[in-house]
Amino acid sequence: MAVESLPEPWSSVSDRLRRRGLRWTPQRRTVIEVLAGADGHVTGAELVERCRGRDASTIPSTVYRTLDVLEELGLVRHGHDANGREEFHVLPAAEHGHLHCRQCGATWEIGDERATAVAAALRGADGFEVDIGHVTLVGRCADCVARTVATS
Amino acid sequence: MAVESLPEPWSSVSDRLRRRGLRWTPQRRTVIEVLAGADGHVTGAELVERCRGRDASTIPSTVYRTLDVLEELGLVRHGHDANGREEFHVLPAAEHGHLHCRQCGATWEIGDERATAVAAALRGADGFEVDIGHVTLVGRCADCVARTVATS
DNA sequence: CTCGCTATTGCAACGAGTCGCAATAGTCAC
DNA sequence: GTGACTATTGCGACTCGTTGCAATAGCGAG
Ligand SMILES: [Mn+2]
Ligand SMILES: [Mn+2]
Ligand SMILES: [Zn+2]
Ligand SMILES: [Zn+2]
Repeated sequence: MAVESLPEPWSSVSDRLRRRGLRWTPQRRTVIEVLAGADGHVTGAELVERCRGRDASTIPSTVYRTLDVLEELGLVRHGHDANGREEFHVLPAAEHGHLHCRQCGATWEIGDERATAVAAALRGADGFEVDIGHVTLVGRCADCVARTVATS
Repeated sequence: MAVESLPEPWSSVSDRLRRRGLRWTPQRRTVIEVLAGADGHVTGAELVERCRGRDASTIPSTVYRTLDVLEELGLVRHGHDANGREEFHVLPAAEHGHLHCRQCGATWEIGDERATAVAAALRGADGFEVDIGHVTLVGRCADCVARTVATS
């Protein structure tokens, strides 16, 4: 699929790059095509793998560097999973965080009201504006907590 | 410094290990001595480096595996810094989280009431019990937020 | 179309961990 | 003390990224 025929904001990436004095290269085109076909979250390694599917000569460092510039353009945002590994949120997606239960291993998205409440709690006294989507919060889900209490 | 002369809980580690059918080895002794001399946070790499200072033949995988068993004993807890890299909290230290400002690069500890408020916000509807100390929350500090508003 | 500037690439080395496996060495029972 | 059982170690390979550097190749100007 040609980049020009992709939906916004992907189709205008080449122009946005050139306007900044940056360049439109075949390698970046590959990354864009892969991102346009991804939805929600993708890990860095997955992205590299998918790029290699389209172009076997894909080099990891080039992909990661491209992701860096796309993040500056606001087209993706990176975060970290429960183990600290990178994952990319493909935009425009609603801002959201993740919770992970270390006992049962489940990971799920945090609801919007919940995210707002957390942000408010952190803003509290010192005015810190948290980027709730950057990390995966770890803990135990209600079911696992209940199960443990019952057992002990 | 001999392990036996270290303060609790370090001096009893050998016994606690043996009671579980685990073993007391020179390599583990080295890690314990280093941990007893550390306070607050240490990254995994730092720990390996310090162990190498006492015993040049220290192997990284052995140190990391030792940290795993010490975490099971509750003597250390690992978390992740703003870049997802591991850091270890040496116990017994008060439970606490970290905030990091991506604009000015500062990192600081989160106050106790603040941590409680965040935990409450997350517990909210679905009963998730967050381990606030596991990750470093990223965002912008009040100063940087104010500075940006003024500029724009 | 050609040229020159410099952003970007490929590559190779490195950093932070993790994992499987064969050899080693604690521990406990006698 | 000796021996056996098996937890642990060392090692090498591998994953996920990051970085410096020299060669390549976009892009805008003429
Ligand atoms: Mn973790
Ligand atoms: Mn990050
Ligand atoms: Zn759970
Ligand atoms: Zn700041």
